[in-house]
Amino acid sequence: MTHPAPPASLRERKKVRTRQALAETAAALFGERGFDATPLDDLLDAVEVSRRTFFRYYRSKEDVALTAVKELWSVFLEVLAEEPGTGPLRDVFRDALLTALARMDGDWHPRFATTVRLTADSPALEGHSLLHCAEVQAETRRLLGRPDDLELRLLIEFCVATWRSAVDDWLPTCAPGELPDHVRRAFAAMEAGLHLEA
Amino acid sequence: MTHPAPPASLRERKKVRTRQALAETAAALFGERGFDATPLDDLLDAVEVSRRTFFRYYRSKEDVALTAVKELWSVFLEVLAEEPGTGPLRDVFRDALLTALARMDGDWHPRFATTVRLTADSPALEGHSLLHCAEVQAETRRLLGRPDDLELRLLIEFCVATWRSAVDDWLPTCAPGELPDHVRRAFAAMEAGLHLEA
DNA sequence: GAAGAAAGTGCCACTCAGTGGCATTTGCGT
DNA sequence: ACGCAAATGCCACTGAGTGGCACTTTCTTC
Repeated sequence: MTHPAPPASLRERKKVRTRQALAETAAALFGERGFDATPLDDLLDAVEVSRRTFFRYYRSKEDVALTAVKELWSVFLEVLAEEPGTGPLRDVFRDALLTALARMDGDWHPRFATTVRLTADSPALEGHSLLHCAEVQAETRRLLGRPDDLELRLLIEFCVATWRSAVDDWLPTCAPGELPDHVRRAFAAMEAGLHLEA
Repeated sequence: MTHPAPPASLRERKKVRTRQALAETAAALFGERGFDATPLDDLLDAVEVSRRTFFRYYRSKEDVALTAVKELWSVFLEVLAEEPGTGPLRDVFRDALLTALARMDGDWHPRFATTVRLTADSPALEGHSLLHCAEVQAETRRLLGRPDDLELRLLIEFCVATWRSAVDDWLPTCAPGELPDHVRRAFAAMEAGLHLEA
């Protein structure tokens, strides 16, 4: 089971519904009016949840806005954990990324596109996004059992940077099916990039 | 002249002094009590500057805390601009970094060490630091005249990531003269990192 | 060197994110 | 049905950052 079975408990189901409602409404509201221009209270009113409750679900305003991104990386770590993979590690990471991408359901894609656009013009979001990438990198190193290996650390940094570059190239169009191509192109350019001459 | 000559105007001199006082006192205060645990007002009281004035000098509390880091990157961009360099670009970047490092005066080193330590245990600072790296990267691409070249973008991402890894390795000791060695080691490990096998 | 322009500063009141405490409700098990 | 624990809501608070306006300091010009 990739996703945990829907929990029987009513209490749990309500929690999940609230979480989703917050994330989805956040994407919609922020997408319309912009992240910085939308006070958190507007989101709380829309979802009819008190300030205090919100902060029991999400750590910050940025946190809820980045839900789609965090979902992707979470799946990425799952994929990496379940199939160790062999051969060049950067191919392993690229493929894990592509697999994770393929696993996201149709509902996810527009939310992700919205999030990426938001991130592009809100430094606060960009900062939190970079911070989250750093956490994922640390988690990946731990997963591979060599958290202190310099070369491994560099490789992971490179791969995440490559991913971000791919997303950046994809950003202007945000065409639904084209992200994997951008990812493949970017990863294919790593070697040449590293050996660029002035 | 690498640094602009001391401005004749009294007005300008006072501004510079206030800026420095804020940066230095910030490093001292934050270094003692921690970044998150030190309210901005404590800094303002210490320097005897009003809240309003502070925000005319620095954009945020994080901004003033990261002064030492920003100084380094600023010198890095200067170095890069004045000597285009030839050969493998990653060597050019590494050497520009080392040159910038060598140009910093003795006063800078302890402030930088403090800043790095602060950054390591304050997510807010880490986020702003990563954000600043991203700005420097964009500026570097612009400087080289190819802001949209994917391979160049990747190379710059890789180099900055490598720098950050080097600083991270240096962090536990923070031994004054050892940073350049860590930088050289990290850059030397790029190739092997990219070709790691699972 | 005095007068006025311009830049810099301080104070006050405001918005908004995030937190702690405590009472209240709501779903859960017996 | 009852009691327990979890979840929620409400209130008041801190702390960062901003806008407006009055006041002081420096620069300029005559």
